[in-house]
Amino acid sequence: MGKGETTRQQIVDTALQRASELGLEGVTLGRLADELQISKSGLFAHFKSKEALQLAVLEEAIERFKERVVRPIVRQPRGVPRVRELFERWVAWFRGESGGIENELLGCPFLSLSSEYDDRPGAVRDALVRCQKEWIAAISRAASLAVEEGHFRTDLDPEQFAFEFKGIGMALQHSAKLVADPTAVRRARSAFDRLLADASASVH
Amino acid sequence: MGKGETTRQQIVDTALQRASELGLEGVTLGRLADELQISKSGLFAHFKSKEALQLAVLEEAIERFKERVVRPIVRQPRGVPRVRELFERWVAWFRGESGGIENELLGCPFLSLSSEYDDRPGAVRDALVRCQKEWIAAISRAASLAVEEGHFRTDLDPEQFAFEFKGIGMALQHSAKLVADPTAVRRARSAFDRLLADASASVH
DNA sequence: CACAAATCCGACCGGTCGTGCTATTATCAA
DNA sequence: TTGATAATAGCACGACCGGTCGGATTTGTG
Repeated sequence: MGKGETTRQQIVDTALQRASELGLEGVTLGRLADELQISKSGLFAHFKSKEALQLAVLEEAIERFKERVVRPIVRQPRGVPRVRELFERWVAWFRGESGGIENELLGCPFLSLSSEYDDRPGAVRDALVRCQKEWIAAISRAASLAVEEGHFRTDLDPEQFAFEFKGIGMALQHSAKLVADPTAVRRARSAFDRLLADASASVH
Repeated sequence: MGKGETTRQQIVDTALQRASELGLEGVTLGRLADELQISKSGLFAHFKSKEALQLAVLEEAIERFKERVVRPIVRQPRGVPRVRELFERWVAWFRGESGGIENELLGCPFLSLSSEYDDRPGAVRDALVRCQKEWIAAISRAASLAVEEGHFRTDLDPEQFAFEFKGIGMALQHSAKLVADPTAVRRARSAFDRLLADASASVH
């Protein structure tokens, strides 16, 4: 029962790549099949519908995201180091799977999908909303721990922190991908440092 | 020569509405014609191609944006008041043309288009990039004036300010439209206040 | 090797896409 | 009112869309 699973994985892999560029709706069964050098019907046989494929792609992206940016941060001590790690891993995530030798960013698929589905109801949107909520919850949690550790001021609102954290990443994607600003990553780090400084407990 | 121009304007108007929800690529000539109750070919006769229609829609959006958020700010005194006005008008712009009685946001079409075209080369993308550069330049300029007025610290980087300014708006769109967070606007204002406070010249 | 199950293919369906071409209707100056 | 012209409709096209189906091929297994 290995072959089918392998092909299915290849389909999802390639679809995820293309979806990062063209959006999930923009990925077409025919073109996807061509690229994989299999027939359209052969491809389709692995999914009950296009929406099922889209969901599979999204789940794959979620899994990779958790594996590459969310889960590893627990190796860092709670508080500022862990928050820093979360941010750095997020920035690294923008470079794509292979790390990306160039300093050009591929961007975060979830941010693209967020625009694509913010007005398009359906199962894909629901799954996306769910994972985005989890993501900001993860940021909040890290910030919350930083408060507990005494690194952040006690009156800090972790969700507000998460809001601004998210904004920096979105601005990064915008500057890097659309405007092609080479200083985007530096600007993002700089903004993050300011966010950290402002959140930090004042040292008397 | 009035009739044709009127129809053309209606087409662009409606197309802009739909494009805010479905993206520019998602707007289809057939559906657009149906909604306007004219024939597809009758609609098409007003534009040489679909791309020309897309460009016309984009130009229309740009014109409205300049009229509703960029140009009016000069009525405010230079410095912090003008920067504030720019932000508030931007937030108001998120509510759509008519002001939007509800506290739900319609979102900024340019942010949607930015994701849609950040990987799709062509004339539309070029025009979009141009206007987005102008937008961040406008923010930078306002910040720059605030430095000159002595409201902002002299070592402030106006482009860095614009970067973070932009990030707040993007986070706002994300929170409001996708996650449907009712506190999004409050969070955005709060983030903006923090940005302002940090940029302000220290009062001794 | 044999055979059943898993996998994949080619042909095809009804629709819709953007886009031309031609004919018809509406508009407006003379 | 007429006639030139602008505006719109009708229709057809090739391409591609998501999706179906029956049969061919490959695969793992005994």
